[in-house]
Amino acid sequence: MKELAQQLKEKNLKVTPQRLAIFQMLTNTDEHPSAEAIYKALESIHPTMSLATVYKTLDALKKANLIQELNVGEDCFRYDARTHSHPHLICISCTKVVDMESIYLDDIRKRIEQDTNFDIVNEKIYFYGVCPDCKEKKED
Amino acid sequence: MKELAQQLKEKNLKVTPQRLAIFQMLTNTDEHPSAEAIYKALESIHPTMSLATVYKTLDALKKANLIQELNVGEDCFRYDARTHSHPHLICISCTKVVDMESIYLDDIRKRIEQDTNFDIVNEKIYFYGVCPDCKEKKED
DNA sequence: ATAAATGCAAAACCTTTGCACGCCT
DNA sequence: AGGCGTGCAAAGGTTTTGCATTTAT
Repeated sequence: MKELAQQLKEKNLKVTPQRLAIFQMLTNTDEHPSAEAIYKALESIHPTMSLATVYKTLDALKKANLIQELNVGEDCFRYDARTHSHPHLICISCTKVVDMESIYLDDIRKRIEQDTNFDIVNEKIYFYGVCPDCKEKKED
Repeated sequence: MKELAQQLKEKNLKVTPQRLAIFQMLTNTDEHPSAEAIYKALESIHPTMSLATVYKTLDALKKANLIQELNVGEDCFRYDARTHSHPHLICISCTKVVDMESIYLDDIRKRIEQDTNFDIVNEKIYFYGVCPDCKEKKED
């Protein structure tokens, strides 16, 4: 995997400690954290970093297509370092968000383009349900 | 189609002129208006109605499952009187939102349940692209 | 050196809430 | 009569913006 700093440079983004920390955190987690969660997670390492910087950085990374913004229906956005389009599964019990690799997305796109005559360029797909862990707990 | 007033009563919602107007407007449009748009559209007929009432009414209708709330990634919600789950197509050029009747949604659900072991109860599916009208305009 | 990023505070935005008044059943 | 709905204003929370300072290239 390409160095994170290198990826920033290629997008003409200056490499600052704050940016690296945020980008790195997002690439190393699968928890789809919110801006607030990122801010708190990095608090101990970057005590002077402000929430505004987190938002500005996320905006820069988003525009550079290095991360994507998720809107799972909560009161805030979540962020995902996987930029290729893929559906997300949200557990309505524990609110965790899980990535889904979709093999059938291309098929669906094509069918929709045929049916509607839209040129599809992107999609946001969220499935809501109960995750295996929470199902188990309820059975107890 | 069942009388709108009747539908409200069945959900134990009192029938007020404001509620009827909002519910009626939503059932008679396919434009997926925002709260603000609803407010402005009804301004001439209900000059005293406040935006807070629009929000409260939308919340009541939503909880009664008479409408659904859409989050297409704008800075505000949109509302849809079709409550059954269906994908939406958003034109990235003119921002219009179009309903999609999906025959294959059941198939997709089943496959996802098999793949992930989630119990899926709902989904939000938004496709983004260029609508036929805007494609035509660009060719001119 | 220069342009961009940071951090603080304040603003902006949509949406929600509290409360008094009025209306529906 | 009683409770729910309305409307006004104020509050709420997340996200954005302005601006001076600091930092990266």
